[in-house]
Amino acid sequence: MIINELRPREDYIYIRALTSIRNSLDRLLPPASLPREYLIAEPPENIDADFSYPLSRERVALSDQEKIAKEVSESLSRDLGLSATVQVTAGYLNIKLDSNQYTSEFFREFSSMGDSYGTHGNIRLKIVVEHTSANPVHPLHLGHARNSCLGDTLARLLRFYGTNVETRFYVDDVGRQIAVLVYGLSKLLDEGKSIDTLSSGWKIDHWIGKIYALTNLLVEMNALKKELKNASDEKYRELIGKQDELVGEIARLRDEVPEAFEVLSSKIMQDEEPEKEIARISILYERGDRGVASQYRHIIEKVLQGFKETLERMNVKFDKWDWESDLIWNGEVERILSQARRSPIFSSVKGSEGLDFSLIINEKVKIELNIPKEMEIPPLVLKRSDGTTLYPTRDIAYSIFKFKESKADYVINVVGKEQMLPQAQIRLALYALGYPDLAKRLIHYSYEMVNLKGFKMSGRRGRYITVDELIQKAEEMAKIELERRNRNLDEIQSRAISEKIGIGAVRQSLVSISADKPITINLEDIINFEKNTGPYLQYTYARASSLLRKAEEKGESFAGISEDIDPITWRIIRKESAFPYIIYKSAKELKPEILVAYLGELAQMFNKWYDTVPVLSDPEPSSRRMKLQLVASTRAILKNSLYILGIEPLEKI
RNA sequence: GGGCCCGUAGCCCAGCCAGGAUAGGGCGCCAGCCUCCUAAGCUGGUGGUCCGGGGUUCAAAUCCCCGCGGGCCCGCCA
Repeated sequence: MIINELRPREDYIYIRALTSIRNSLDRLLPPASLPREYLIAEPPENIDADFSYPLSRERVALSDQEKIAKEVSESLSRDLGLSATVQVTAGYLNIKLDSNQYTSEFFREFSSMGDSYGTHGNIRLKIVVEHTSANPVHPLHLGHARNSCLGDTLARLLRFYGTNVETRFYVDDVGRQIAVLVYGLSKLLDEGKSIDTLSSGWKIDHWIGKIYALTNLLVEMNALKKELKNASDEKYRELIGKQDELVGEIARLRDEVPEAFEVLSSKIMQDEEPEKEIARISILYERGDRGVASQYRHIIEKVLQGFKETLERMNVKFDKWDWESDLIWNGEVERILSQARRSPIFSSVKGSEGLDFSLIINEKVKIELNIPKEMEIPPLVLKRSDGTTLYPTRDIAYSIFKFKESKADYVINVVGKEQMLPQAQIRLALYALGYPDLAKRLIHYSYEMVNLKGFKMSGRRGRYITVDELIQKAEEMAKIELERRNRNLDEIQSRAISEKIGIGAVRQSLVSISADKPITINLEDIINFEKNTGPYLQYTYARASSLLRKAEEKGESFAGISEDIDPITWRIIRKESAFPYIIYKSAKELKPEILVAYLGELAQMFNKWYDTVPVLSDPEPSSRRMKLQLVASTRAILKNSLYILGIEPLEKI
C-alpha cells in the first residue's frame, strides 16, 4: 500500500547525502535488485560513523572496497561540498561526515524554509481520504476512534507532504440498520413529542444509540416469542436460553431510558410483523418517499450533530459529507446496475442479479488490485429480492463518485479489516465494469479491531464505550496529573490544558500501533502520560518553547554555529536533518507510526540534551547561539509533527 | 473446511516489505538526580527459546515450507 508518485524532495541535505552515497555505490557495483538507499543506515552507537552500508553482501574484492570508499568520499565532496572520511570495517562501509559543514548546511536550509521545513512542495496529486463513516444509529465508539485518528492523521500527513487532500464522510443512511432506528423512533414520536424533548438531558447521539439498541433487541424478542410457540422440546430449551440473554440486555437499557422503554416495549411486542414494517420503511426511503425521507433526514441530522461535536473535540474535520441515499435518488446506483447488466460477468446469483468474478479473475488481476493470491472471491449479489440494493452495490457507485467529484488520483478508504472481502469485490466490480484504472487506485486502508478487555462490544446491543467517554476519561486523568504539580492555574486554564493533553494522549496512542495489529485495551492503558506518548511530545514542545521565550526576552541571537559540536548535539542534528525523509517515507507508505516512532526518539534525545547541556547560561556566545538554533529547529519539527498528528502544541504546561 | 492478519522481555510495542555489526524503545521492578533553562524529565540496573520445527544463505526476528496459538472474514447485514 504505497503512493507511488511521491518522491523525496532532493534539496534537503540528508536526502542529498543519501542520494550521493547511493549513486556512487551504483556506479561501482553491479546492478542491485533493490534500491541501495534502503540499506544505507545509521550504524549502531558504538561505531563512530554517520551512515553505513553492508558491503559484504556485494561480494567485492578487498582492493575494490578501498576504491568504493574513495569514490563515496569524493562524490560527497563533489555533490555536496561535504568532507567525509569513509572506511571499510568488518564488511561495512562506514561514512563519517564533517559535522560542522553538515550542521551549518542544515541550519541554513532550516532557516530558509521556516515553517514549511519537512514538506516536499506542492505535488499535483489529489487524494481523497474517506474515513470514520459510522452508521448514524449510535454514537462513535472505540473502533471509530481508531478509524478517525488514522484517517485524519493520514489526511494531515499527505497534506503536509504537499498533496491535495480531501476528506469525506459517507453517511450510511440506507439499509436495514437505519430503518430499525426509524421504526423504533417513530413509535416514540407518535406520542407527539419531539426528539429533543424525549432526549432531554442526553447527548443526542447517545440517546439515539439507546433507542436503536432497544428497538433491535425488542424486535429480536418479538421474533423469538413467535419461534417459541411452535418449537420442539429440544429447540425450546435453546431458545429459552437466548431469551434470558435478551431479557438481560433489555433490562440494562430499560434502566437507562425508562420512559422510552415503556412505549417501545408495548408497541413493538404488539406488532404482528416488525420485520415487514422495517422493510417497508426501507423501501419507501430508497424510493424517495417524501414523508419517510424527511423523517429519516431529520433523525440522521441529529445523530450527525452528535458526531460532529465528538469529532471536533478530537480535532477531526471533514471537507465533505456524502449521503448514501443521494446516490440512489440521483440515479448513480441505477447507472451502475445497468452497466452491470451489460457486463459479461453479470449473472444470476441465487436467483438475484449479481456479478460472478470467476470469469475475469486471474493472478495478474489479483496483483493489480492488491488482492491476495489465494483469496477466493464469491459472487456479489447486487439486489435483494424485494428490489432494494445492497451496500456493496451502492459503494461501487460511491467509489466512482469520489474519484469523479474530487478529480482524485487516489481514493483511500479507511475501513475495518473485517470488510476485506467486500472491499476487494468493489475493486473487482470497478475493474469489470470499465473502470480498471480507478480500481487500481482505490486503496482499502484496513485496520484491525479495537476491543475492550473482558468486554464484547456490539453496536446492535448498545454495548460499547463511546469516544466521548474515552475523551472525558483522558481529560480527567490529565487534569489530575496537571493539578498534582501545584501550578497556580485557575479552573479555566487547567481545563483548557488538560483537554488538549487528553486528546494528545488518545490520538498519539491510536496511531502509534500499526493498523494491522488488533488492540485490546483497558482505558488506563490507552491514556498514559509518560515517555513515548502525546503528552510527552507536548511537554517537550513546551520546554523548547519556554526556553526560546526566555532567550527572546534577553534579546539573544540565533545565528552561527560553534567550532566543536559535541556528540550528543551532533546526534540530534543528524536526527533532525532526517525529518523530511521521515515525512516522505511515512506519507508514501501511509504509515503514521513511522513518524510517531521518530518523534519519540527525537523528543528523548532532546530531553537528554536539555538535561545535560546548559543553554541560556552558556558563557560562550557562538555556542549559545547554536544551541538556541537547535532548540528552535526541535520546536519547529515538533510543531509540524503535532499538527500532523492532530495534537495541539502547548506553549506552557 | 478455505482465506487474511497477528505471535519479539512479566506487560505494550518497533524492527520483517528491501536478510547483515552484541535484537531496539516504553511500562513494570530496583538504585540514584530538583539552591540551576518546566522532574509529564534525566542517569544507571533488571529482564529475550524473536511461538515451535525444518529449509535457503557466508549471514535469518526478517525469505520459503510444515505445524501451534489468537483475532477477523467466508450473509439478499454493513
